[in-house]
Amino acid sequence: MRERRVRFAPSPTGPLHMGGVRTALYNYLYAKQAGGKFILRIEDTDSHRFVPGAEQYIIDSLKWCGILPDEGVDENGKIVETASEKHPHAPYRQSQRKSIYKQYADELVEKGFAYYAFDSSEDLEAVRKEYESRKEPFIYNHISRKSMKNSLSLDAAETQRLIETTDNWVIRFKMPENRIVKMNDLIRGEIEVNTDTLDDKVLWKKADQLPTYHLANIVDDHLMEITEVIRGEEWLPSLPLHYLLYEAFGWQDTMPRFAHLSLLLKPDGKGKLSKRDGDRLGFPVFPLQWTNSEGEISRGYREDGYYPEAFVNMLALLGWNPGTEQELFSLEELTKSFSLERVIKSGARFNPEKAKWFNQEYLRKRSDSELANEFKAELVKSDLSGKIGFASKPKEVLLSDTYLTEVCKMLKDRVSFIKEFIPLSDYMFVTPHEYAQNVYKKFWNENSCSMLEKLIDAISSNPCTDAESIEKAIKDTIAENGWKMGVAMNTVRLALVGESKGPGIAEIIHLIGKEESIARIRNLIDFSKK
RNA sequence: GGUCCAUUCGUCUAAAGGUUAGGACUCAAGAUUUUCAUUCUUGCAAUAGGGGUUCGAUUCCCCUAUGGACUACCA
Repeated sequence: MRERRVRFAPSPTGPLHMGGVRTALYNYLYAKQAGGKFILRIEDTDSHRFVPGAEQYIIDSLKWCGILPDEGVDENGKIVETASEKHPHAPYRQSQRKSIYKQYADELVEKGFAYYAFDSSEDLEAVRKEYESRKEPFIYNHISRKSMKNSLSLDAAETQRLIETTDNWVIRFKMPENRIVKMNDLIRGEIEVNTDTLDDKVLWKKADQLPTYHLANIVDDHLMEITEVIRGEEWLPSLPLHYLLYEAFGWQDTMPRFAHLSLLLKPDGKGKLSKRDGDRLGFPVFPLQWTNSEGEISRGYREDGYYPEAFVNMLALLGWNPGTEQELFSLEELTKSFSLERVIKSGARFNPEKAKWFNQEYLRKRSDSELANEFKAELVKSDLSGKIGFASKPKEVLLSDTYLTEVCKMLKDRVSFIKEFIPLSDYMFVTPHEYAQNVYKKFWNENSCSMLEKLIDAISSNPCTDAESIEKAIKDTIAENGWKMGVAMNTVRLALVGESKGPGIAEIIHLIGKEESIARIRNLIDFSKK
């Protein structure tokens, strides 16, 4: 039994999409479950599409999610370039493996599985146009290759001359004629394709001395001893080619098993989830915030306030489920429960609402003091920061662990994200000076002033050491005077909060303190007299 | 156009031939409450259509429809 080795092999052409993170996650879970290795390999054979920063973005994103590669990335978060015991297959960046691919392409030519093609891109374009005008699809295959410019249609001397004197040629795979390729996919089962529908894919390009994806991918998977290839559904159509390449090299015995994951779909409408959907519907499609070369910012789950555990949990359940009703999983639990057999075949439509729900669940799992710490970090960088503090409690007191923990304890059931604490708790840090008009109109009447005066008396004669006794004092006063509970309470609430929201009145008074509470009630009385 | 893949409540999904087709998110109603929330209870809501196979199909097969991917000297 070989050691289980899987890889995540993204192309550094931009920020890693959440669908890509899911692919990486499934690879990771699959490897870890069997105590195998999860490898990161950068597939940058297309220099034209290279985007600076994208590689680091991929590494940082995986790190944030806790999906750490065993191989390919060093402890400093850099792609490994030289071989060592831990990273025996370095370099892990295909552009730096350039020199190893040519011999494999040559080998295929020698064995008759590939050939040289000299058609210029203009030639190819012209042929495609011609076919298109006849409404026929152009496939570079056993039929059309005879009329194209290649080592199969040209004589040996001319072929040799062109190889030596030109440098725009390529090596193409010689797709066999009329053969049924039988394949197996770990998620989808048996798949059959006739080779007549496939074309002679380019494997290697003289112009930039680099292989294309197909060759580099197969060679590297072989060299890196990959046992399972878990990748996106977009690769399913090239699976026959990949099978045939393993066969041509004679590597069938160690050919990895394949699993193709379905795509993540738009929350609404048709098609796969794209960056634009996030902008349009207001949710992130990337794990981390990304700024492109034009300075456009794409939001990230991290910056939007998601916990990585929630993000990972949500992603894991988008296309996989354990067969039980459990929905909340830590990364360790996922590692134990995950199985490719239970991965869903059909595309999963992404639901931003459910993503929020996951975050809420994780937020509630945190202790009040953990939340307090996270809340403090948000609070000090918010607009509120400069205004925090009131007469009886200066800023230091309000930002103390004790005070913030109390605030979080009172409010944690009302939020899905830490940043939501701020608009919900502003009155706990700043004295309100504006009052919601509709609330004022609804509850204020000619008796309000005297009512509030009596309540001030009740509060000031109470020690205010616990919320229960404050509550009792207020309710007793209300009962003694025969006021309506709702009116009295809401009027006090208006004074303390400025609007109609928040936890119990007594809890608020206990938190902000007797002095501040009385001051706020006086403020409202003064306000009514203006 | 061609090839391949897919199709259960609005969404994520369970039921690997026999269930009143289950759960979660969303939404709605009710209860609790001084407010806003929370919480609890209840409700709405699905096997794409048509043929087979079978005593019996959500489940197996075929056709159609729909959706998706691919069809580059991109990955």
